[in-house]
Amino acid sequence: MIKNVHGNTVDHIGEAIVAGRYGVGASIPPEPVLCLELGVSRTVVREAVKSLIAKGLMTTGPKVGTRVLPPEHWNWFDPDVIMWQSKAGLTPEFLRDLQDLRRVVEPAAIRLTAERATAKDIADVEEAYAGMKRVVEGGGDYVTFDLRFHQGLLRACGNRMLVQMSKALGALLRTSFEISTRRKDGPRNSLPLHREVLDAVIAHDPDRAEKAIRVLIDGARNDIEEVLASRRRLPRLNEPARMLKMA
Amino acid sequence: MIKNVHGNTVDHIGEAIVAGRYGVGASIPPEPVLCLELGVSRTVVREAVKSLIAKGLMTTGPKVGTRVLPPEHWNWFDPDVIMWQSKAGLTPEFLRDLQDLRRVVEPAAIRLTAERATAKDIADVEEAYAGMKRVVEGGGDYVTFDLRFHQGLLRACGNRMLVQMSKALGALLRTSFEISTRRKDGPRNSLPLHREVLDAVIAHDPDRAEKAIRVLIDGARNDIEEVLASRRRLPRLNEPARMLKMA
DNA sequence: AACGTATTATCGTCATACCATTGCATGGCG
DNA sequence: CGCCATGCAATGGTATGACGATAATACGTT
Repeated sequence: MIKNVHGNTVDHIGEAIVAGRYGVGASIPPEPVLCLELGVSRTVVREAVKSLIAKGLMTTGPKVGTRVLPPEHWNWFDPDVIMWQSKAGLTPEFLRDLQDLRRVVEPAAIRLTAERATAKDIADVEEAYAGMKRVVEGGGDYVTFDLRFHQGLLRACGNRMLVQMSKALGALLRTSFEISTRRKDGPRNSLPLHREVLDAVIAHDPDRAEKAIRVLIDGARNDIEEVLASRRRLPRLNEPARMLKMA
Repeated sequence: MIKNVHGNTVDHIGEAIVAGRYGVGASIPPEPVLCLELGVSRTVVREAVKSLIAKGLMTTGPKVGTRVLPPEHWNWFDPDVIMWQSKAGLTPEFLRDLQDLRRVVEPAAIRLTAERATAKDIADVEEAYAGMKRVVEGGGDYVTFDLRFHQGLLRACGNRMLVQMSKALGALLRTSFEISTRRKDGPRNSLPLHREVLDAVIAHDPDRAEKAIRVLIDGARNDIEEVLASRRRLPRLNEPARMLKMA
């Protein structure tokens, strides 16, 4: 997990903030103290703080110190912020927000995709579907292909903003898929539902595509709510670093 | 327009990138050159670049230089990025993306708002409505209150992600409102439509609220498309600095 | 011609010094 | 007694110079 000093420092402080270790509105230790704690120079600490400011996590000022901003100021679509939140623990509110977002974004995006998808877009999704099918029959990592399927469709909608959301949704989708996959024959049952979505897109039929994807989303929502009801807090993602690749 | 050296530097480089002055994938001048051009120290340039990296605009590496990333990597929900794009010129694609986003987000958000809005949320929006009404009768800046009305409703939906989008939508809403307002009696005619939205929210009636806001959105869309059809490129926003306040 | 090595441009990190801003305390004045 | 102004001090902001690390490029060898 060694990369560069800057990245490590940003991650360290960012995780601490998102995990709430400092509390909202509180000041984090002054620069010299952070230098000591992290064993890096002031330059690195300052550049790391600048990065976090750019993501909306904090503000600074002479004498006032470096303060943590309330969560509504975070840049919640930043992949790093999402990753830190995932590492800190997927709280029920966070999952609820992401789920709302998914229900808003995916049906709308799939309509655009059905209208605008190019041959290459479809080929990518088709490949992901083939992977899912292969895994169901022969075994392997279903979730990876499931993710690729959905994100491929989102990316094909041709709208920068919606594409960006697909990155943020990655955290939810992965969690959601991992939960759904635990159910016996979950993958095998969901396969035809995915096929229907893809066929509707190929047929350039927005209404049909939207209807098909709602079936998938509602199923996933039920699975998640079931789990949320049974335990107070979801575990950390086992491999948060993957989220970077999903972007 | 004087603030601090860091902020000015970030804005300067950020604007240049979003305006496409360097071209995608191209390297921007090395740090020493930028220091000369901007008349600041290397420290400032580096911290500015770190901020831009945090917003997804660029990457750096030894010998490889500081390169501009393609627009799909930008953090399009970052208020700064939106502001720079607005200053650089609201291209048709950008407006189209924002419009798609609005049509996706606002109806969905208004449903959540109708379910969850608190007394304070409603009071805020009510105040904005009163301002709109006052302006229609007595004169003043209609757009400001219109913006406050819509953003108040978006903020009340209680979803962090959707709230964040309301900030991004600010650019579109302002442009949209400024266009609509040019029409004779535009404000006077839209007033009852706004009233209907607010009443539906107060009545906690999601269906009615969604229907009401779609009327508003469709009207705005027609206005914008009319303008887009008549000229190739919208002018810069006259006062982009306002966008910060909207957050 | 292909490969390995040396060169070098450029960012990454560190250290130090000084400037600028602002919260806070102290003291004077009404 | 309370309020306002002035000065102090803490903290981030900026500048400068040096050296390390990395990777693209050029060169020389096989």
